[in-house]
Amino acid sequence: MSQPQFKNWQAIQDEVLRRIHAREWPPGHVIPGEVDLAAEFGCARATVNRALRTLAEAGILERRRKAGTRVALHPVSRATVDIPIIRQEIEERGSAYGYRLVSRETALPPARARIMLCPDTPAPCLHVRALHLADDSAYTLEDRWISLATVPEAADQTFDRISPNEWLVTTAPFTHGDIAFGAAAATAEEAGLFETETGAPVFVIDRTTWDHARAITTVRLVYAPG
Amino acid sequence: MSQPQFKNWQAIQDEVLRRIHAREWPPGHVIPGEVDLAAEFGCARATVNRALRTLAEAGILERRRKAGTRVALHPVSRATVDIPIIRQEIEERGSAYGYRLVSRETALPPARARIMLCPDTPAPCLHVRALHLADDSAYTLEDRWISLATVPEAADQTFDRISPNEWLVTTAPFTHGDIAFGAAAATAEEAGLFETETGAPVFVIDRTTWDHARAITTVRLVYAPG
DNA sequence: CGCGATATTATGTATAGACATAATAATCTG
DNA sequence: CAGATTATTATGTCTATACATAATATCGCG
Repeated sequence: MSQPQFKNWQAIQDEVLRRIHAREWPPGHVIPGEVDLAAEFGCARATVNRALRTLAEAGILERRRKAGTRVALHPVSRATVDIPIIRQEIEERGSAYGYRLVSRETALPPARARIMLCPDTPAPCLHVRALHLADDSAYTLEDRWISLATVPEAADQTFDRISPNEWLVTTAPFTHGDIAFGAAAATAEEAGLFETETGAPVFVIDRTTWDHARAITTVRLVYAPG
Repeated sequence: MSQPQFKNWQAIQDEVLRRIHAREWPPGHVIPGEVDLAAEFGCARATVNRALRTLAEAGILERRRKAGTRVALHPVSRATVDIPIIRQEIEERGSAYGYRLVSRETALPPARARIMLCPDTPAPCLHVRALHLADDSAYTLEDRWISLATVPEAADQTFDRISPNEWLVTTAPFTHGDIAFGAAAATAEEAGLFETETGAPVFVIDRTTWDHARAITTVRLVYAPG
């Protein structure tokens, strides 16, 4: 039973995946411990650990100390999405990047932004709206609220040349974020910017980022059709 | 120079992140090698390796053999999105799940699906359209093309009780996938199903999955507004 | 000088052994 | 028997060493 000598952790991962797909280890099944698998595969426990840990990070396995490792009940596929800064996103499409500040003001955020940025007590935040252009036509409208409590330096930025998107990634690094996608109908103003009709479907990204427990910014990106 | 004795790999990761954020190591900068850092931090090289490897997987660092490790030029934020099966997605919202098959036929796929499934020679594929219901109201329309060359068992499935989404995840595991989000205007048929108006903005997910080099399926999920 | 062979080097990974940690199982106690 | 305490156990991690691998740098030769 312990022949083919799996040598590297990827080979072990493949073998584990094979057993899961072959229903030798059905969903919810508790698989043998690392020491047993190491003995069976003829390798060190650290190698098995690496294979199983990677599978757990991918959502295929669920691991708990003492309880052991089991095949995940609900096969969620975990996709990683790269979110570049918008300028880079446009340039990688082979288009010329342009930028235009639409508005900039300090104000109390509306309910939706306030819940994200300052859930306890309302605090003035910086509200910036800016347009990102690809080949001189509107690509994305960035509608952003920045917490001045977390990023007071933002108050000194005019954002007339550099977008808040780009300024923040190089100034206020975040530890974790939250993202949601959706569709919406273009407002009259958005329709004007995007040269389409009011009510046209636009793709929307809502994103909020934190530095540890302190909210940095919440942004809504409205993409032109296409 | 080697004081506080960083003991675990997360502490080392935090210290590396601190230096990056403090601009001690600006973007593009080649940071010291693992052996040097291990000596400075007073730990084993494997511990430094774990810290740096994890940061590289997160897109913060770029590593190449012999060339060394450098801080990534373009700070892309890499978000992981969990994609559960639709039934689970609805049940986790606290709604009752329902399912209805709309249509099922074998046909030559249209251009967009053909490019994904059989780019070389046109081959008949299974075309299934099904509706996922949350509390008896339409939630998602699943419009799927399945490659019969890769998954011939699909031809025997009626899909009148179980959705292709659910059948495939338990039958045809995939090695990698491709996903894109967008917005579209509801067609007349979709508007009827979703009880909205034609042209209303709907959220759309296009997803294709492969088993190694063989395409399994390509699907368009159209979500009801909300 | 150009180009191919070789040496160097930083990361990638494997190993055996050890201790840490968390969560369950077993035991003790009132 | 319920609740608190202790023992057990599987995973999590660190260490030190060794070898593998890939990519660059260097050298030698025509």
